[in-house]
Amino acid sequence: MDGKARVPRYDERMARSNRQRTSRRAVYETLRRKVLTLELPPGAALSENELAAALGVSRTPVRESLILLSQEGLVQIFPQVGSFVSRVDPAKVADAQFLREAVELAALDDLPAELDADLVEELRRNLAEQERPGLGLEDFFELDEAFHHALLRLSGHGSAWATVVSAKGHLDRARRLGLYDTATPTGFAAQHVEIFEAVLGGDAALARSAMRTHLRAVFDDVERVRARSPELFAKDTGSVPVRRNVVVWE
Amino acid sequence: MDGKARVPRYDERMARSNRQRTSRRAVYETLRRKVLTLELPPGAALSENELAAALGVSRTPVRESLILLSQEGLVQIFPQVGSFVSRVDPAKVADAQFLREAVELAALDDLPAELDADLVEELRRNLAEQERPGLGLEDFFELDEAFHHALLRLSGHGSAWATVVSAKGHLDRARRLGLYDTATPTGFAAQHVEIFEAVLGGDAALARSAMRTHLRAVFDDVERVRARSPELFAKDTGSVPVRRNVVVWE
DNA sequence: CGACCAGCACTGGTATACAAGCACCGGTCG
DNA sequence: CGACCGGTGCTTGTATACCAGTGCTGGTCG
Repeated sequence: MDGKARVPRYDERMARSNRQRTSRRAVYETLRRKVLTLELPPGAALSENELAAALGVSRTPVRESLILLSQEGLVQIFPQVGSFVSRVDPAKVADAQFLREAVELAALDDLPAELDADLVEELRRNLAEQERPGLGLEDFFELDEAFHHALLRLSGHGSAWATVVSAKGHLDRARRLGLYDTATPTGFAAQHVEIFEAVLGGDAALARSAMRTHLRAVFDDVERVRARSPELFAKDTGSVPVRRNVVVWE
Repeated sequence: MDGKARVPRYDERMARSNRQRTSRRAVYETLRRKVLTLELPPGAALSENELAAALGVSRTPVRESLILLSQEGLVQIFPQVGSFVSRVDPAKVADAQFLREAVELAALDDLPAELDADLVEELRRNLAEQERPGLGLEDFFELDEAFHHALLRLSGHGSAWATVVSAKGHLDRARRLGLYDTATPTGFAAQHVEIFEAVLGGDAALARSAMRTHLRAVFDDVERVRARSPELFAKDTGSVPVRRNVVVWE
């Protein structure tokens, strides 16, 4: 049990197996999507057993996914009690807003003199897509994500996006509420164009200003929604908890 | 199985059970500490079975802890192959540096006109501790963490610290290498004082400048260490992987 | 001697079984 | 009628068993 033991080597070629299609990953992505799209509304009870049965797997991958979501703050786990989709906590939303603003503005300061042509082209196509008539809300969100991510890559900080994504879960849910409410993402698309053109023109100050305005507009939207639908937000006014959230697995 | 089913309610009083002392949490904290202190060096093989036996628990909490550490980027899991302590990836170190700088500088812009007296006092005591003679390196790191965290709280963004902490794992390990190398954290303590006094004086620009200098100094230290001990860093110069790292569980 | 190849030991992924604990329900007692 | 109090069914936490896949090892064959 000593001499012949296989000692795994830390080899770089292992990096190939990055995209593992394990069932944990599938469950995690499914649950995360359902939480962010509000298909699993804030406050909903998540039973490991129910989820496992519904998804056709055992408790293990479900449980591990919940733990990951819990670390992201999208789910809260109370031992021996239950797991729940987190309420939208205004404090956490504000934190996500702060963090996102800090990162995205700082990135604009690091823009290189010579912009990557491929990325610029990608951004251009993205913006064109955003103004396509009849664009669905989910599509817009996808484009919005890609736009901000590409902007970060433009300054060489693309991998910082992952951290932003993880932190802005609460913000995303709140934004989604806001956009479902207003149903007018066209204003945001225009702001995207404004930012992009400032970046292209090399006007860092203008880009910063436009970006800040854009991000703040999103945040203000959240505050407006909160005034209208306080039941989805965490308690800070002594609101009564929702008694039951019906979850339908299609 | 329907009418009498217990439906857990999302109740705020559940928040009391925040500090659960489950064995998963214990294992997670132990492993994280060992990774960050380099007691588990970058590249070390982590066998779920060995860890479980060594820590006196089953594979389950060990496995869940590794998954969490994996999401933080401190551990890499390769299915059917093995789990390893991540090498210090220069790109990730740079990302953490960028994110930290962005957040901490942005926080300085949000300092209120009237500083919280308790926090100021806490910072003052912290700085005094930092200059205590015979201070151990671990103690200094603890004080350093507390200092930066308190500064964030001073601007009302204390909870953003958690995100920074999670993201800067790689940076921490690299910093630790640097400080073990130089063994002169006194310079950093002086920079802390400089930042603090600028904050007290209400000179935001000076505070920003001092903070940037401070954080950059830390980062430069990392680069210096990397030139000296490349084997702990991820490949980018075709370095040969370490074959074996002996792990002693006291 | 070198290339090949089958077996083996170990890996993490998943499924399942058991344990500890909380919350609700309903009967009971004051 | 209200407060108490134990039973009961759920919850998550942990331990264990089994599985598919992978790299090493060592013998074999050209």
